[in-house]
Amino acid sequence: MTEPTEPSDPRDLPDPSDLPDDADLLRLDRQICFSLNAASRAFGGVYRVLLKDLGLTYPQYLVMLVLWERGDLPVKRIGEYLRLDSGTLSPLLKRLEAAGLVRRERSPEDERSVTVSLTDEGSALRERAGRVPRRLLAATGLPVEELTALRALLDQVTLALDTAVPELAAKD
Amino acid sequence: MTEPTEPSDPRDLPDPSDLPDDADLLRLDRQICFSLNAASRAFGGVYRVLLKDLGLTYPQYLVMLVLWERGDLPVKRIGEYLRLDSGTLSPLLKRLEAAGLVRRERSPEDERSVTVSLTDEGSALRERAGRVPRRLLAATGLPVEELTALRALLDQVTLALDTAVPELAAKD
DNA sequence: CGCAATTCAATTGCGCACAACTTAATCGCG
DNA sequence: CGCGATTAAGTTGTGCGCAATTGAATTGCG
Repeated sequence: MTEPTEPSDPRDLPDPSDLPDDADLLRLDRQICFSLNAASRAFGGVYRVLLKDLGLTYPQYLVMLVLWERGDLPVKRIGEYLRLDSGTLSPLLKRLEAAGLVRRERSPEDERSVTVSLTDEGSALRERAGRVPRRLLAATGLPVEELTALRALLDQVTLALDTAVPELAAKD
Repeated sequence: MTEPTEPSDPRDLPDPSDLPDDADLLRLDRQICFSLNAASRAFGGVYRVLLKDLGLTYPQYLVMLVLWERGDLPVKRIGEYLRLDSGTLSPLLKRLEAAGLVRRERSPEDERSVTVSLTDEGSALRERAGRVPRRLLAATGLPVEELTALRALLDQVTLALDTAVPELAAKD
């Protein structure tokens, strides 16, 4: 039903005049998170199909993209590029290693660090992956400049959200 | 569908004379999937913080939103709204039931179907969730109109991708 | 120098996403 | 009516995301 008039929170909404009420915001919130969730999973579905004959999952493909572009990297750097921690990367990299696509070696100059490098097979896979982007971009049905704009908007939101998290987490 | 003849961003498309080559597409592909992935996880992070004191995860919140808005629903319908199958929903709904927020009952007129309904506690949680959307929208740093535009763009892409998947999966 | 703090990777545990399969109920065609 | 096809939910197994913890190596400060 309609919301009982909630005690407004001046901390959250100092200027209510130009904003819709809670019910409208709840609806928009639902739409935004639904849409983003759906889009993320829709991309995942397309990648799953495109990557199937490469034997890669979507996150594994992201790691391979980083290695193809940047060359050998320690786990730490890969995690920074992809915003993933070792809890996610360690088992993922083990699977890539088991598939013969990468090597993992303790760095001689810092034994804490593990350097991930491409095997010949891993490098060769790049050629076979060459058609993936074109097929993906075609599947979106959007022209390149719109996708670029979408990317920019997403990056902007991501930056704002990442900035907001510590503030939200810090208080209470 | 018609190819863009001018790149809006020379940083991304250094070759204005023709369709971008595979290397450029690979780069754009990387950016798009990185950005979408990052945005999706950034939203997840904010929701995680905002939902912490409600005791809900992000997907559980999505289910509660559907129930708050539509009332009692069979599992099937919830899955349609959220694009989730029973493999995901069954354990999730069990956890919501264990938390005392929903009931699950076999439908009398169709014993295959399970109707999910809100408990008093589940309905009451709606009030406590009232401030979540506002705080989330504020965290994005974008005005409502831009978020609405973003949502529309995401929905458009999702539709296109979902349409493309069967074709991609069918051949090759 | 010595020891505490920090850093990096790995591990553990939990929840979600999805494919493949199972079980049970319903539908519908002949 | 009967039986195969379909449908709904649940189960199993794999992989990802993340928090929390562990263990080993390095750093830095007194």
